[in-house]
Amino acid sequence: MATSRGPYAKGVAKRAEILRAALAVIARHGYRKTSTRELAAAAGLSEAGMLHYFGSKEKLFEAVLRARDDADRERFDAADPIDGLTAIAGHNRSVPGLVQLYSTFSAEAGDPEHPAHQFFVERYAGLREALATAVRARQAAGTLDPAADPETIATLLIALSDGLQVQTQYELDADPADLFGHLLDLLGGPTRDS
Amino acid sequence: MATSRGPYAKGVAKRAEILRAALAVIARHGYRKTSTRELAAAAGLSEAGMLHYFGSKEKLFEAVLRARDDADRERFDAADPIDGLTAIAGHNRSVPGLVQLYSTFSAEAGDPEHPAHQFFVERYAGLREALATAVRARQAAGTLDPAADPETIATLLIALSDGLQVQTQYELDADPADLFGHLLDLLGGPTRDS
DNA sequence: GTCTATACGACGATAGAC
DNA sequence: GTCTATCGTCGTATAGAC
Repeated sequence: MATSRGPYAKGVAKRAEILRAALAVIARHGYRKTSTRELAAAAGLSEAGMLHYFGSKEKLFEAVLRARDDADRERFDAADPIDGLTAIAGHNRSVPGLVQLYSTFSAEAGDPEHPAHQFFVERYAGLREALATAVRARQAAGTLDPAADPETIATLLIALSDGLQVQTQYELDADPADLFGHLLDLLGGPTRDS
Repeated sequence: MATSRGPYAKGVAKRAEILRAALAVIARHGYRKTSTRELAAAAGLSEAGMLHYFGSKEKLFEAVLRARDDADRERFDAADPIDGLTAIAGHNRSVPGLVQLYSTFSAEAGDPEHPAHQFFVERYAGLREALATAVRARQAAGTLDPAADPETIATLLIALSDGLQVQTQYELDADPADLFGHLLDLLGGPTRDS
């Protein structure tokens, strides 16, 4: 029942502590060379002790990404999800390890057998819906070309966000947030002739 | 000297044969669960025998991606690289395993220490240049908004391509090639008012 | 140069004691 | 709830046969 003093309070706190330690390690080592041994050591537990809380390495990483989504939502809960996406794109430059975890994990979980596959299916569906709604709002406000299909633009914005997170790792000098701005201008923003 | 009958002819042929076998395995198993043991068995060699040709698992995967790029260039050497990118996006639906290899590998090679990092640095730089040139050509022909910055559009098209390859794995019903078309229309294609 | 056999350390995960 | 011990698999280095 109670979450702060009930029988599971310790477990919940420990989970959060493991996640925090995992985040620090991932931020430093990225995703590629981060092992369960290392994560366990950082959290002050044995491997088996840590896996008791998360079941597997993959579930732990999924939890890390859920925590990141929650934090981003809290930090950038702009009225307009499109602005939120742009703000997150800017913020991501300061957490390269997390970005690499996200890019790699979302790519490899494309396999339907992957334990985190369903997580991404739902995440993408939710994002597409929220962004499509935001597109419709901009069209109603006259700041986005009414000829554009909202679902298409939503899919496109997500692809742009994901793709930039990969490309940023390879000597890209452009600022991702600027790229979003440029695209939105071209899609019929306030600067459009009329 | 000679490549077809010289002293290294056998080695060259063997390399190609290993690559072909690797492609088949990857197409079936994707990237995640493909081990060097499996790849060696598929090619009819011991692991050490295979590594004699490619040095490491990562170099082998890099070679597979180089081979894919070459094949794509040959199949879709459109006069306009933008059309080529669109055509490849459509073709990719038929090779999901390769797409997953590309997405995962390009994400994890973001680490500057990764053996394939430089490969992707050069690949992205070359792609950006070719696409920026194509954008300028379209602008000169009047089929693309002259207000768009060519380098920005190039970066954006690559991000879109990469992002769609990830998103396609998650119950996306839209056709990637259509998305390219839609975006290009919005960017000031023939349908633009004037 | 081409290839096999063997071996090693690190990995993710499990079983079962406490 | 947490540990120790152990497992099977992974990528790869080495030695040496052909």
